[in-house]
Amino acid sequence: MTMHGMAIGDAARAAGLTEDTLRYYEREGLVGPVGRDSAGHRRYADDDLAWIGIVTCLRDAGLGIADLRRFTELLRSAAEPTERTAFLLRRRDELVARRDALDNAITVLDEKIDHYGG
Amino acid sequence: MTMHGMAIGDAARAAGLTEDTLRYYEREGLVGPVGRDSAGHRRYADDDLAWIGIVTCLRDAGLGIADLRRFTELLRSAAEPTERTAFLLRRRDELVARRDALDNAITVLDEKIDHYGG
DNA sequence: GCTTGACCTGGAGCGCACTCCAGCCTGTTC
DNA sequence: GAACAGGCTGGAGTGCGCTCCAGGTCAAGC
Repeated sequence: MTMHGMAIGDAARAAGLTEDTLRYYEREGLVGPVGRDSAGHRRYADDDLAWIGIVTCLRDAGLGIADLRRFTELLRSAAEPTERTAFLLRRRDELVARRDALDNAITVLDEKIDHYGG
Repeated sequence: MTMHGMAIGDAARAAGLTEDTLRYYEREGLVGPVGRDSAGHRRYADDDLAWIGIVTCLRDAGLGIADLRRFTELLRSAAEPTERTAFLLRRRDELVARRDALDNAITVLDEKIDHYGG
């Protein structure tokens, strides 16, 4: 009989993270709490995996653990819509600023590559 | 009589870094070695400040200290042009990848903002 | 000549985001 | 029923990029 959801090893492979990172994210409140089977082992549902995908995407963009915990709380609870939107817009602004910094840096590298006959 | 170059305090203010960070960058070979006055105090020339600007720009984009040390070595020495160009192109690719990750994340945030009636 | 302020060095400490590990439990396989 | 794979917890350790500090030098102002 097939059990519901994925074991942590499979979830980690699917998400491109380690098992330790997945447990760490759960401890920190970025994910879950994830359901358990009769042996106390985690079982990741499709929803969990989808959410882990979002968290990973934002993490890759440089959002910190504390921001992601807040993000998770705000989207899970029926929090003040105003507060939620304000938070999301602030994070968005940060990411846009970071993208601008990246564009600057790429330009600098291009100049150097150019100058040295890349 | 005016001394050549800026003292570390002024350089730090000009660069938007702390004095400790400037000394750290020098220890790590990202900057300088910076000239000294008769008292052994650092004096930052215009060239130093311009270089610090480049380093800061790349640092803000997320390049690590080891990469920046290598960058500094390669641009200072008359290194293999091939090696130098290859290095610069690899870093460039990394930054472009990071920008793509940022674009993804911004899209995710936009969806959430949208969904919650931002 | 004494205080003040800016700077020096070498080295310890810190926050973040993992990462690893000991010691334990459980379900399966032979 | 012994061995093994895979998972569990709590807590310690790691690497990075600073950041802070003790203890000292030096020049200028009073």
